[in-house]
Amino acid sequence: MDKYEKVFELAKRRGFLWNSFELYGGSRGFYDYGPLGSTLKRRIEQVWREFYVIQEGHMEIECPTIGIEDVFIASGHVGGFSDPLCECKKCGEAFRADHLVENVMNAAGTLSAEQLTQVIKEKGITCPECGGEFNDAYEFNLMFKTTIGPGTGRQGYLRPETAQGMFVDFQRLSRFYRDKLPFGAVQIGKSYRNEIAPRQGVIRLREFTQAECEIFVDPRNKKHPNFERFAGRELVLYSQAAQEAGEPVRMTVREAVEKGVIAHEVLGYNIALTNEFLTKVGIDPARLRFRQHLKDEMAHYAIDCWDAEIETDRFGWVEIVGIADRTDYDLSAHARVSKTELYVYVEYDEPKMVTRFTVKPNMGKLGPIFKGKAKVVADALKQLSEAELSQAEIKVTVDGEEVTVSSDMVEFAEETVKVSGENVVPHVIEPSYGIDRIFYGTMEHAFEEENVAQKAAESGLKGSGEEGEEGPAVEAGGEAEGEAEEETRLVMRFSSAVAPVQVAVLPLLTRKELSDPAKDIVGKLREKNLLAAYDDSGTIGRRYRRNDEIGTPYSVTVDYDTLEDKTVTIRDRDSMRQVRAPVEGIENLLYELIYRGRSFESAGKPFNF
RNA sequence: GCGUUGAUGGUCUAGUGGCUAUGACUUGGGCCUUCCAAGCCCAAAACCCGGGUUCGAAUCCCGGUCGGCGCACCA
Repeated sequence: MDKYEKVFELAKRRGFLWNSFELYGGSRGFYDYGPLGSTLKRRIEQVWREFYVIQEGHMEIECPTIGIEDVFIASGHVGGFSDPLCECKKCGEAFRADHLVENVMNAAGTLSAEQLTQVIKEKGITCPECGGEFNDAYEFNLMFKTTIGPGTGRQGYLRPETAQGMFVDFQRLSRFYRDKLPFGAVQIGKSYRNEIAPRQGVIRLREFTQAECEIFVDPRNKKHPNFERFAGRELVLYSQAAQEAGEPVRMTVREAVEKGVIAHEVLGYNIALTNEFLTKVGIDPARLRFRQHLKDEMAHYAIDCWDAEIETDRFGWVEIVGIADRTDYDLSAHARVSKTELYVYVEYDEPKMVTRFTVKPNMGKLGPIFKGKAKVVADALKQLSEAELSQAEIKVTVDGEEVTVSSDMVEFAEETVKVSGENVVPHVIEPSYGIDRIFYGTMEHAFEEENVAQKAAESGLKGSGEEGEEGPAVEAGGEAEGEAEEETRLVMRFSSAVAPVQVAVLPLLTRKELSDPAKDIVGKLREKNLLAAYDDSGTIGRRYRRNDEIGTPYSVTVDYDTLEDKTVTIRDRDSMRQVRAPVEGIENLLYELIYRGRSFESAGKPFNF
């Protein structure tokens, strides 16, 4: 069993992830998040909101998951989000039709399926596997189609990314931010891609969750006002150069930007922010790197693009976040298709005096003479140079025919005007997170199997049989010798920022005198908004293991001493150490342990170490 | 989408053309005055779906679905 299998077995058994529609045999590429899974996922998303919405100030919006066709024509998904496929008649193997044709001609990628079919026929291209003939090529679009409204309705698509919502709402957003760059907006939600062959569990889904942020910046100023916050932070960068060398490099953000490894400060800042976020939700920094897209891999309009990648046991390095400078590509595309200019007016620090040549056709005179054509004549006049306009008889060509305009019908002059700003199409910096992959990453990186006896010795637990210890060691080692060595425990070392259960409250025995005070404690924790679970089933040791498996960071145990002196024990998941602390104020103590980074040892008197 | 391989309680697994289908762990109820899996009593729980062969199919055959792997795909 490899780690993926172990993680998935646990995820299934403990209510993190289930195959969707299992009752009916299931369907590929869809997963349900069970009770603990959806809690963990939601908490990851909540941390993301803390980063992007609260700290960075990029407000969240929510757009429909169904989009109308125009949106995806503009985004390029209708035309480009598909692959031409072609199957062998003999062996059934499917190939990318454009790849087959690449060897015999240039620019194969621009051909339609029909053209590709023709080329394949003409050139007699056969199956590389078996030499068989090919069927006609066809486009496989990765978007789910649907119809909006009854009857033939209107063509709609399930969105393949959340980003378009922020672009389409650009004007509204700009107004909301009082037309001042930079500003950003985020969206967390479902996206859909009709993958040909979803695989690898939750790594490639047909319905998945994205958290995307679009930051609109002035193209002329990609410095970040808060750059110093992360400038000294060291990142593992697998740059283009590093990839050629085959070895990632460690570099501070400042150094990377100064050396031009990362294109500019805004990008550098956002890569560092991603690093911060991923670490916070429990991605192991030793299994995290930032890989720069290679030149041929990057979209043609992008200036620079970096993927956060995590190392997984079965799949190797997996992309979980993409951070790109997409320039003005998206806004310009939507401007073109919607025929609406999308820009922000940026005022200069100082108004500029600009000298320019202006042409003012006199419409009062042009109108009566040229009637309906007056407008095009005027427009043509505006294109002329000073020399051309200086003639007594000005000649312009309109609709292929030459017309003559007398000089009194147009005025022109070189004039100096005050310009206080200009229209700018912002560039977009886009951090795009695949939440499901991050979810799996936190599970795999949190997953650990450890030898209990060894761990107990390390933590100095009483009776753990550690060498050099006196009396008790002998006593405890006696009964379980040898076999106890084999005992392993499964621990999910979730960061307490995301653990789906934060505190377990356990009466030592299932007896009313213990369970009543335990239930009171659960109530107090819940009032403090902590996710607390009550569990009285099975022996205490079994319950500790159960909570280790679901990654509960702290367990509170009520015993008979509680009834005497009003104290309980708090157990730390990772070290298995326990301290004794008063019931009074226990909710505040746990809150500090979980959210304020209070050290466990300071929480009470050592109990078992 | 092609090929290959698999599918038995919640999980992992044994198994054979034949009566009420293993086992372990888990789970639930109870016992237990004391802190790290396997204590005691009791209980619940499974042959992926459809068709065929057969007196009889969980077992053999075909198809489907789902999972693993390889190829292809992954804006």
